[in-house]
Order: sequence, then C-alpha cells, then structure tokens
Amino acid sequence: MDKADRRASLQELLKEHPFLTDEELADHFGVSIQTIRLDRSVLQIPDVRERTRALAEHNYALVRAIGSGEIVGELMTLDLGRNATSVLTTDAAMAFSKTRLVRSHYIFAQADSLALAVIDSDRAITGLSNAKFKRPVTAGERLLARAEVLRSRAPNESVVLVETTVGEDKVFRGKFVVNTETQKRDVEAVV
Amino acid sequence: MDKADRRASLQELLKEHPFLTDEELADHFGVSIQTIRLDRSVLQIPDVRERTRALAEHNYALVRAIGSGEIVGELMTLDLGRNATSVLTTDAAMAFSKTRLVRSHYIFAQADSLALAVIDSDRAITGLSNAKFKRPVTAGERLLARAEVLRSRAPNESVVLVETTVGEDKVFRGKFVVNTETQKRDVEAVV
DNA sequence: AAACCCATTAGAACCAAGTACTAGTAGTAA
DNA sequence: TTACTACTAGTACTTGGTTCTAATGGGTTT
Repeated sequence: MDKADRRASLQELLKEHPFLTDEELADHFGVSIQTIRLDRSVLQIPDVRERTRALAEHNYALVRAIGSGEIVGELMTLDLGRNATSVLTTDAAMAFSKTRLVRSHYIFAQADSLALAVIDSDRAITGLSNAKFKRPVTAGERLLARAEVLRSRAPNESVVLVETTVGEDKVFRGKFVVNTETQKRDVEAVV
Repeated sequence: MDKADRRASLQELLKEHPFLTDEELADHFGVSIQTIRLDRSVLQIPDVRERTRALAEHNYALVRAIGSGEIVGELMTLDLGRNATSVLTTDAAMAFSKTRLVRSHYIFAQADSLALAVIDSDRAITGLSNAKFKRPVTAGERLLARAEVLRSRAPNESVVLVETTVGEDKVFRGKFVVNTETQKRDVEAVV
C-alpha cells in the first residue's frame, strides 16, 4: 500500500471511526505515528480531541432537539387534553445541504411529538397520520406548531390536528390518531 | 455562594454547557482550578475530554441515523424511479425510556427518506403523506422499509408507497406524494 | 487566647495526545 | 554518485488534566 492509498484509506477510516488516535491509526496502517501526523497535516485533518469536540458540538443541539427530549422542539403552552404549542428552530443540520430545505420528517417529528404531548399518557402512540407539507421550510426558520384535540372517540383513541406555521405562512397540517393503552397486548407480544 | 450552592450550580451548568474546561469553570465561579477539581471529583464528574468524548460517542450513531445522511437507515437496494429498500436498526435512544417503544417519527423518517431516495432528484420534497402505524416497535428491532413508486402523475409529482416490516410483522404503511422542481418559486420566495 | 476544623489554594510530579521542528535512514531514479 | 522521496526518530513544548502533599486563613470551640 503506497502513500496515496494510505491517505485515501485514512480519510475513509476516520469518517467511519472518528475517535481513533494517531497511535491506533499508526498500528492499523503499520507505519509510525509521525507518518500518520504527516498524513493528517497534509490532509488537513485535526487531531482526535478536536475531531471529537467538533462532532459532539455539532450533534449536541440537534440530538437535544430530535432525540433526547420527549418533545421535538420546545413546548410552549400545554392544556392537557385540549391543545398545545411548541417551537422548533430549524438549522442546517436538519436540511439537505444542497437546497438548504429542511427534511420533512423534522417537521413531522415536531408535529407528532406535540400530538402525543397534548394527549399525555405515557403510553400514547401514534396510530395514524395524515400530513400535508404545504411549502418547503428553509434552514433557520422557526416553526410554530399548534395542536388541538378534535375529539376523543373511543376512551383510548384521540384525533389531534396539528398546524405548523412560519410567521404568516402555513407550512404543515396534519391529523394524528393517537392511541393509548390499547397496545398493551401487542407490546407484550413483541417483548 | 457556599460550597453546596456552587456544586449544585456546577452540575446544572455542565448539563447545559458540557464543554467547559476547569479553567473556564474556575473563572465562572471565581474560585481556583483546584476547587473545581475537588468539586468534580466529589460529584463524580469526569473531565472535559471525557465528557466531550462520551457525548460525541453517544450521539454519533443516532445522528448518523436520523440527521446527517440523506437516508435514515441504510439503503439496501435501489432501482431509481421504481423501488428501493432500506434497513434501520432501532435503539434505546430512539424510544421512550419508560415503554421502550420507538417514537413513531423515526419510523416515519425512514419511510420518508426512502420515498425521496427512490424518486431521486436533489430537489425532491414530500408534499403529502398518509401513514398508518400498525403496531408499536420496540427498541432493538430491525426495520425493513420497502418503497415502490405507484405512479408519476404530473411530470413533477410521484406517489410512493412505503411498507415497513419487522420480521413477518407489518409495522407501518404510508403513501407519500413527492414533488420535484415545482418548489422553485416558493424556495426563492423564502430565501 | 490557644487549639481545631474546614474550605480553599498552592505546588510539584506525572500523563495522554497532541504540535512543531530538526535530523536521520532506506530505497529508488537520474 | 548524487538527489529525491517516504518514512522514522527524537526533542522541546502545549493543554487539560490526575494525584498527592502542604500550606493559608477564617470561624468555632474549649
């Protein structure tokens, strides 16, 4: 394996495993640490600590928004069983890099979370959804979602309407049928 | 501010800003670095590098799945304009902690991405969706999504059917109307 | 007042994973 | 032989720590 191959391979490897130290990389390629450092400096690849830090920082806000909270976006108001609102500030990480248009499932995620939040119940689950994305959202725009419980048909089934706006523009409208409890059997069957 | 207050406040602060070094913390609280280190050791809080590393590692897989790739899940097969399949292995981070049931928007995100991928076109955007979540998915289950283009009505509008299964079970079925190009005006209006 | 306790601070030695730089070797090409 | 390239070795220095020992300095108790 010559220099060019190694460097190409190094870049690939770090894309997959960004937490490898120079020492580990040196072992992996059977060269010295100095060689790895030379490679990194030529390829303009920062050190592990910087890579780790950048990754963590980059992902931090995003994950907080979409992954870790029960709500995607920030819950603003909540009248349990009636209505609720939440705000989600979109950013570049949520968008296609070429067009800067926010992936629709972020918009959906905000609406879906809000629909569940307004129903509450730890066991609330989306059973059905009907969504219209009215106009594309550009990274940076602030999404205001408003959820309203339309009716609670069966004791364990509610219909929630969610409308999302950016300023004056309606960007999303979705109806969610949220189930509670009923899943018990299914859940147990799964587990 | 006494010791107890400072330590409580330290924990809160690090929850919000996990990338602060001891030096920055010392400045913030107007005490010496040693005091901060004592506090950290008593509170069992690891150092910045470890905090950063843990955060990055924890978020990495998750963000790769939902945020950074154009596809949520891994694209398995793709016959452009006809059909495609992708796999998403769910994990605890995608689920409600109490019930271990995967949040429905992850399932939606996989389907939505796949619907866009099968249509291709960098400007593809979801215009409408119609989704049914047939049974809850438990963290750890492997979601196989299959997308099929039903018809391309207008030259810039396609209808895609996505069905997601876990083993033999159907867990999701959704229809997506995907638009291409048409958004141009809106997009420019937004920017 | 003297003795004591506690939180805080200082200082030294050490570590990991680097940067930046200098210098050397081994192999190949002109 | 000389020259060039790739690689390696070694030193001094940096950041952000750890671990340990040893002060300070204020408040409380005796």
